[in-house]
Amino acid sequence: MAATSTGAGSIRARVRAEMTDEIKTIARRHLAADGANLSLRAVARDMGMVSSALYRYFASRDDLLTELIIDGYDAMGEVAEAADAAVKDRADLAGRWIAVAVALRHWAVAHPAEYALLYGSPVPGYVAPQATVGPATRPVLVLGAILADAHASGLLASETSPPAPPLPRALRPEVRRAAGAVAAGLPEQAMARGLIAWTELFGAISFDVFDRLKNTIDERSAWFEYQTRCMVEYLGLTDAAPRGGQPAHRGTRTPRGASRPRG
Amino acid sequence: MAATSTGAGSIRARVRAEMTDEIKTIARRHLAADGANLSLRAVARDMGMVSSALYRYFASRDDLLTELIIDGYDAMGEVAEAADAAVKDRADLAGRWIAVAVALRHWAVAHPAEYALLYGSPVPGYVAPQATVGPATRPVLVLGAILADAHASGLLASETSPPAPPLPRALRPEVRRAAGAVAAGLPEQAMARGLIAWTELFGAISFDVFDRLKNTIDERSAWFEYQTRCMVEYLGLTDAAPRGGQPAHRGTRTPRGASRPRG
DNA sequence: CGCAGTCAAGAGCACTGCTCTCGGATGTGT
DNA sequence: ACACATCCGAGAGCAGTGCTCTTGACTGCG
Repeated sequence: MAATSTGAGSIRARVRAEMTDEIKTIARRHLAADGANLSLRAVARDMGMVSSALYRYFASRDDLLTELIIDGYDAMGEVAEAADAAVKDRADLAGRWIAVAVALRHWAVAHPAEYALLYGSPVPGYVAPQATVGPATRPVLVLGAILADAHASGLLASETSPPAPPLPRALRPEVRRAAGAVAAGLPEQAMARGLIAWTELFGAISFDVFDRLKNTIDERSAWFEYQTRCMVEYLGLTDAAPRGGQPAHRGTRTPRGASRPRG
Repeated sequence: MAATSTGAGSIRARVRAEMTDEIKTIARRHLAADGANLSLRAVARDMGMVSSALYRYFASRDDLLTELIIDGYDAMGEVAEAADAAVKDRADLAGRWIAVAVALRHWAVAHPAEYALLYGSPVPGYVAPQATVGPATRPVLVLGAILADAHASGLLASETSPPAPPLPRALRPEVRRAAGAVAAGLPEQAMARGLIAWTELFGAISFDVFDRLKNTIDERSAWFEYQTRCMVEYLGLTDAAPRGGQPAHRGTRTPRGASRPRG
């Protein structure tokens, strides 16, 4: 915009972008190693620079964190989308939900510090800027789309099972609005169940990543998948499995490919 | 212990205990104000002391944190136990579970920083010492007792509803062991459901405390109670209350008065 | 070629956890 | 009542942090 040097493809702009990326990469490495408290000086040392030089690229430590957070949400969103897309039978809603859940957990345990940044306790002075809310919704949208597809098939638990406790009147508008944002046309009751499953999902991932199941459950992966299957059944997605006589907890037969690493 | 000065009831010991308490109180205040990163120097300033003097009372910052964590678990445990005990109709299992859940959430939103310390992302360099595991189980035990009582009444969902997905063989010993520690005699299937409800509960509290529902659900209390009611139904605790024409989700008021309140 | 714009370095401020030493106060045993 | 052992607070100091500001060098573009 300055019309002089910093043209879009200018050399300076290119090396600057490379520097920015390298800083973020090293910062991620430090994040993974030392946990949440990221030291700018340490990052600078690793880059062979002096700490003040970093401020040419990031206005503050919080700015760096913000970019890392956005990248994290995007990574999770991408992982979720890829896992969903990898399920060939689009009508296998249980398989899709499980694949997404497993992929999200997989990413989380592989990047615990970044996950903590996204879904753990908020860092003290930091307030998430508006720029983070968009990426933050990406993983949710994937799950919402599955629910929407399930609803389109008319197979959700809320529509086939005995009704859950009725939604208090005060909640109905908000839940309806949430449904509109995430899964258009989804009835309130189904959206409520979806929110509960979403809560359970991230509760489970957090318990896993933060090691809250120590001395209780060691078979983490198996437990997580079982848990997810239970919630899938709670949502009623298993009824959607087209083939086979019995509905119920049929979701177990999800092809192993569901959890395969994204291509 | 040296047999000379520090007798159990000595004056020095008393004032020392008072100082320790005051330090912890001020530390809690700072924790609530500034978030997770607790500054020893700031605490010392507030006490009109110099930072090094604090080291007479706590070997390190982590030591202080440990004590705060233990206190926190104890506080939550106490809150949970009190909430459970306050339900006069011991047979109203749904009411008891809901009361405990609501009390836990209430404490959590009233002490967000302490809750984050207990259930949020682990603080970087800190590893929880063994002394914390005992208190940490207190809240869980309260919920486990409710499940055990429900099982004694033979009213759990796993025993009355169609079966959930079968527990993989690899998980069964661990789940059985967990059941033994928390709710003696509870069958595996019921324990699995309990673990899921527990996961959902703390997922919900964390979402609430960490403000992850911003712009989605504003009626936090109503949403939390609804959510809890759904999980109570999932557990099958509502079956303990004979549902008349009036809604079953009224859990707090259960007509069937039976067993004696325990001491 | 010269200038504008960019960048890294360095010094410095205020802050942190923590260590160590040095006096003064205090309670206890003789 | 005196002396000793203990405890406690203050202060200085070390190594580290985020961040600011100034200075000097480099460099791509007109």
